[in-house]
Amino acid sequence: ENIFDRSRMAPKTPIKNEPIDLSKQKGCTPERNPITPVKILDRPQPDPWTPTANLKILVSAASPDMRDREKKKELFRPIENSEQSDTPDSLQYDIVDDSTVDEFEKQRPSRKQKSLGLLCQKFLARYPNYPLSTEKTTISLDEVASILGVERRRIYDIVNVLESLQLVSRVAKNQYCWHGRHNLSQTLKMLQDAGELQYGELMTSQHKELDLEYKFGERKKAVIPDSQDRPLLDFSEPDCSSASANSRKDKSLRIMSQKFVMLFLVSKTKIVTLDIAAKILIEETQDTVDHSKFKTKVRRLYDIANVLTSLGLIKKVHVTEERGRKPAFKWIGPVEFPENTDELRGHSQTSDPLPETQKGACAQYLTSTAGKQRFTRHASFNSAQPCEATRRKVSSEPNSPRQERQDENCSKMINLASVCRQKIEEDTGSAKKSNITLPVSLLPVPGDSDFCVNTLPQAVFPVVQADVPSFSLPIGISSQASHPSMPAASKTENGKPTLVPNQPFLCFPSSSLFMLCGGLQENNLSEPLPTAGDLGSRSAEAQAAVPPTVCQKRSSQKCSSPSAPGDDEEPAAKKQTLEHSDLPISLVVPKKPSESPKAESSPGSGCSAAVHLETNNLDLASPAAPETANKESTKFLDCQEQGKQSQKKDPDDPPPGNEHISKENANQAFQQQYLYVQPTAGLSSFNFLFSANQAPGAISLAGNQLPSLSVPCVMVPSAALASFPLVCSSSFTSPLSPVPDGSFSAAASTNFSMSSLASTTPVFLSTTAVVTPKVSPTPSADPQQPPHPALHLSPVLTRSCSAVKLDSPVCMGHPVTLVKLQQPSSASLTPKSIRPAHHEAFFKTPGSLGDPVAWKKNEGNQTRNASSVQRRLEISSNSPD
DNA sequence: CGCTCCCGCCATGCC
DNA sequence: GGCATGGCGGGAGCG
Repeated sequence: ENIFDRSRMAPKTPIKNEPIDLSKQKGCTPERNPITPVKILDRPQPDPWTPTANLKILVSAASPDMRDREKKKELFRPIENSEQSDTPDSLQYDIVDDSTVDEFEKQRPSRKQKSLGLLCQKFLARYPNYPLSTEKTTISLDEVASILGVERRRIYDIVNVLESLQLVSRVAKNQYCWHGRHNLSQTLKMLQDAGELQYGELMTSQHKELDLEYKFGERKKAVIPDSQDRPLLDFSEPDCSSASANSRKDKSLRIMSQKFVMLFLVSKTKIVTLDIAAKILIEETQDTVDHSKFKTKVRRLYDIANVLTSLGLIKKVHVTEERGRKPAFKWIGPVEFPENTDELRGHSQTSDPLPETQKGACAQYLTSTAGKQRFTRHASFNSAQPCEATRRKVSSEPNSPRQERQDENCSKMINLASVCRQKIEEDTGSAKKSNITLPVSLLPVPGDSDFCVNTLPQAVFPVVQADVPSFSLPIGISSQASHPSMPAASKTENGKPTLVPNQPFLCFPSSSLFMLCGGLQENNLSEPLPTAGDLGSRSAEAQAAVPPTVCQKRSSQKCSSPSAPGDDEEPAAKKQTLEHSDLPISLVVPKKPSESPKAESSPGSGCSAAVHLETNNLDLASPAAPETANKESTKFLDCQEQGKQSQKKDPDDPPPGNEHISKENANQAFQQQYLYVQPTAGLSSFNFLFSANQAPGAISLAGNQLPSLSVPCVMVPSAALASFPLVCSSSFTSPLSPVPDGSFSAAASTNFSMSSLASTTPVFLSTTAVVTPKVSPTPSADPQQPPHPALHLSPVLTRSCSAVKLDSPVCMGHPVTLVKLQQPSSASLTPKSIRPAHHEAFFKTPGSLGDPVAWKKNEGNQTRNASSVQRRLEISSNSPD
């Protein structure tokens, strides 16, 4: 093994020149390698197995004296190796001479040779920029440190920066997973978006980077108090851990790195001076910048800059200002991030084979993300991330595994989310905006919009596009996930186009998902405020729009359940609610009823529509419903738009509840077609479709009675969703619903708990694939449920929104009917079973359910359905079948 | 002399 | 107490 590694490394490393010393060394000992005989590592190394094992052994053997020398030498070794290419290590070591060594020592490498930048290059040389998706490369800190001959501390510096760009992710204690640059563009995109949010305004207006930056600083202070700390991108996981530990500002280096990169991306000139960057960064963090802090910050920036330079993303330059010449860095990396979604799409849409895993991963990520968002992601996380978690555990994560994991997850999630979104968006075209609360905001991709949706004007978050595929996958998912390679292909295949276009319904893929997640978590948390605030604050501040979204969420929640915890907290949301109202309500009719079926069926399309009811909306909706119906078609778009907006907003809010909104029961109204409701804010992504016909009556849920009802159904975009696992209703547990917990939990993977939100809602679904199959099925899902479908709801509804919660089972692919929850038995689908279903994605309620097919037919709504509510989920695309 | 930034102390958290 | 992380800043190398 060792050999293997080395060979890998060595050859590749371009490494630069040898250290000066080397020359001398060589001189001295020409043939031999300079290598000193043994180098002793300070740290005892444990594993013989590891690649470095040999070294370690040797080292141990070595005398103490040697150590020192060796240490020095160590640096060289790598180089040598590379140069030599493969000299057998062992030999070299054996040979060593002291004398040689000494000389070496004397010559000791100059400081430059020990620079972090150089070290980083060596580090990077060891790993492929674009690793095969399948192969997962794990990085052992100890191993790398010993190989590169540096202290572990230095490796942390490198890894933390790389992690901020998602080139690597922490898997466990001392272990990182190398992802390569597959996701780099996505990550950058996300950062850019996030940066725009944060700094953008300023930037835009201005341009001068510097100046801007300064301004930013100021601005930010004002605006974003909270956010400051948070990493822009969550992936890092900023706080995920949050609760537990925010204490250490953790990962400030990571956060700083992200922010630093953001500054470049936002800057027109692409040049950022260190002092400005330092000021900005400090300001965010603190108001007063004291000199010492400034100096420290600058030091850190140098560290980061060195790594970024090694990555080829920036280069050092000097800017001459009035004050004089100042050190600065110029961004030389990619500026546009076209790729975006490809990969994502592919994956998600694909529905394919991979999908599961990927989806799972995505979902997880998403979930986590959502959770993460500031809060804790706990449950979701845990459940969600089985894979990763497992792995990690295995590896034994070191510290706060959870947190870290979470973080990681988060980041991954984020990535995924973004990816998903992108995909979705692309697919859909409309994309939604944002949903995600992620710290980073994702922007919708402008490009496609098949559908209609426009993006928000502001677009608060840009989505990142990119290829995300890799992201998470790698990590969380096991390998497969990675199909990164596929991206393109898949994309195309799956392509957004497919999805969206055909579908009758709208899908909101990603965004919705995201939102959901967020919301859920929040709910769970029940402390929306804070969280929201944080994230939101940033975003919110940045974006005025945001609020609305929040509102929506909240509103829905509120409506639905007063009790819902979340509600309170978010006053703003409430306010916003108003805004929501607009959106929420609108239902759109699916344009294509007929199509819809197809869509659903069609795998590719994946996303189909989802229907959403939102409680809040309900209120509105109910009345509105009719209107909506009419409008529907029009609305479609509108809704979407709204959704987008809302989504945007969401960002601020974290996650909370938006999704819930969906709960709204718009249903009533819609008869015939499905209505599409857009969720306002948070949900944005989710859409619910209801059959118009059915709804009303059948579903009692619907509106009338319950405004709050939440309908459980949600659609998720297929592809996009795929990734996500699911959503759960918050309440599963909850009281109300009888829901079997299991269902959700099963889903676990994703689970969120939305409970709070519960309000209603929710539910969701995700694509099948995404979901984990494993998960347990949602109970209700089934199609056939008993006839009650609606029933439950109603009652529930009545109770209260919150009560309602329906727990929805989540379904992964399938549409699940929430309703069923109550009846666990019936419904639950197993995941697997579901899958197939997914395609269709519809949920029907009891009545309807019968076949999916029927559904399709029904689109029109069938009578049967009428009674029951139908829900459809979309599923993803893919399908398997 | 000032820019860089290496080095490693030491705090924080989790066992 | 030990270990993994990683914040932090002294102070040295270099141009």
